[in-house]
Amino acid sequence: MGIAATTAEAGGEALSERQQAVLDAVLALMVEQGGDLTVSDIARRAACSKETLYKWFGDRDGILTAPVRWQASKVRAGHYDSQHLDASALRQSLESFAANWLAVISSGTSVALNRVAIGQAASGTNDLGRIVLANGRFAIGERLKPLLEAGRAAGLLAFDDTEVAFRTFFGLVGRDVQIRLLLGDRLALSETEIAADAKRAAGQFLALYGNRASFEARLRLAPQDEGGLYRPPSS
Amino acid sequence: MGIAATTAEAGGEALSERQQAVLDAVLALMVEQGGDLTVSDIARRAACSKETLYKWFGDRDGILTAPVRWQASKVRAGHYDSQHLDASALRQSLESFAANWLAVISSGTSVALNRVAIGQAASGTNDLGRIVLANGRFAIGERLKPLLEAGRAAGLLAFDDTEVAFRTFFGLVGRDVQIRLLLGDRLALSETEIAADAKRAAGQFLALYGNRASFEARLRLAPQDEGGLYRPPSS
DNA sequence: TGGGAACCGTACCGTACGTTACGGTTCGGA
DNA sequence: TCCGAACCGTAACGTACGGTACGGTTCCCA
Repeated sequence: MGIAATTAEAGGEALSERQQAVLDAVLALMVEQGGDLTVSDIARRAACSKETLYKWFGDRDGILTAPVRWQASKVRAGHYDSQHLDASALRQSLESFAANWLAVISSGTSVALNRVAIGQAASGTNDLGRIVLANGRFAIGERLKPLLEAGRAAGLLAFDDTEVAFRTFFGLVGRDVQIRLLLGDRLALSETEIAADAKRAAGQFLALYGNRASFEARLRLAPQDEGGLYRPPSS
Repeated sequence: MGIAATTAEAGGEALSERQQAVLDAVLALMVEQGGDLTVSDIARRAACSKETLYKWFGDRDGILTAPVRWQASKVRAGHYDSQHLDASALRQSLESFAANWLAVISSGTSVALNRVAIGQAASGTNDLGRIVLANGRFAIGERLKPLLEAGRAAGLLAFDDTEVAFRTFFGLVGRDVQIRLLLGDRLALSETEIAADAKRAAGQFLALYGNRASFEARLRLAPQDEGGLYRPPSS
């Protein structure tokens, strides 16, 4: 930090092709080796000189934080359209959100980036923590809330506080996944597991916030494949 | 790690009074200054010599991990008795679990300890990650599951997989609290906020896993103070 | 009162690593 | 063809910090 960088990441303008390749190398190194990177390691891996690294990113902190900022800038995804929203489309969108989010937080790059940000948050001066939060937790919140409110407007959901509803959804989706991965627990989420988890989370969310009519319909159906819904004791 | 420590933390025997005081100092330093501690810092703060620190804990890694192990060893709490379990007692126990867990993860020491463990998990050799997980996430799981199963045995809860049910509870309680704190978000949870969150989480969990009779009773009541339950549109 | 163990505070050593400097190469434009 | 900018690889510098050594003080016990 400190001294302003010369070229990149200062105003947040576009990075050159080469610079992006370097950041990719840094990221790959973070993923496979952890946070204790030496600048020489990075230079060797990226096949560029240390002088260039310092010229581009200022100092070691800049070199390590650049990939975080860069990845964060790529998170932006398309908003979901809230037209023609019926119960099925709502459920589908919720599942899609959940699956997407699970895929993100369980990816190696996300884990590595969050570790770097947490390490930096520990060392007094924050920045990365705010950036990661803004582009993770809060970004998905701002993207999901319109869907929730559209669902409410369509009479499919019922809640007072959108923030509370979103945080519940967040908890139902993420559960213990992120903290376990951050702490080094092996936890390989396959494509199908993510899909199943997303389905369960969406179902539980709808059970909590769906309107009574649709919920009672689901009660009568008593589906077997979604956790958390009551079914009559089989005994 | 590496070379076995001489006195403390080797077999996990009791630490002397003085040693505990030193670990308290390390912990306090972690909380207020973050993870980038020098051994000299610690020695100055703990008012002891570096020589003693190395003698007791082996090397820098031992010095930093000792307080984590020590705190972890203190987490053990009494099991909840599952006798005389009715709906009210179950709800009370769930709320108690939730409030306790929220208080733990939002405490400064927990945040600092988790940051240290995450930083160490990033640097190849794990250990702390496993310890923190074993004494946090998994310990509470093992303590809560008997309660859940007792509730099921009493006909108050319905679920197939205890693990799935627990993870749902975990998600409903923690939501985004831990990751936000780890990333440096200011998020002061007051006593009353924790109590309210615990109540909401327990209510949502019971709405998902409670049996139909009690759930329908709560539907008719349409309580105002618990998030996530449907109430008829006031319009 | 003497002796030894434990420990504090400080000084010291060696090294790893952040940062800078420099010679050599590539490449695009006049 | 020449020039300069950008960059690579390597070497050099300075320092911070992990780890050790040592003299001085306290305290326990014979």
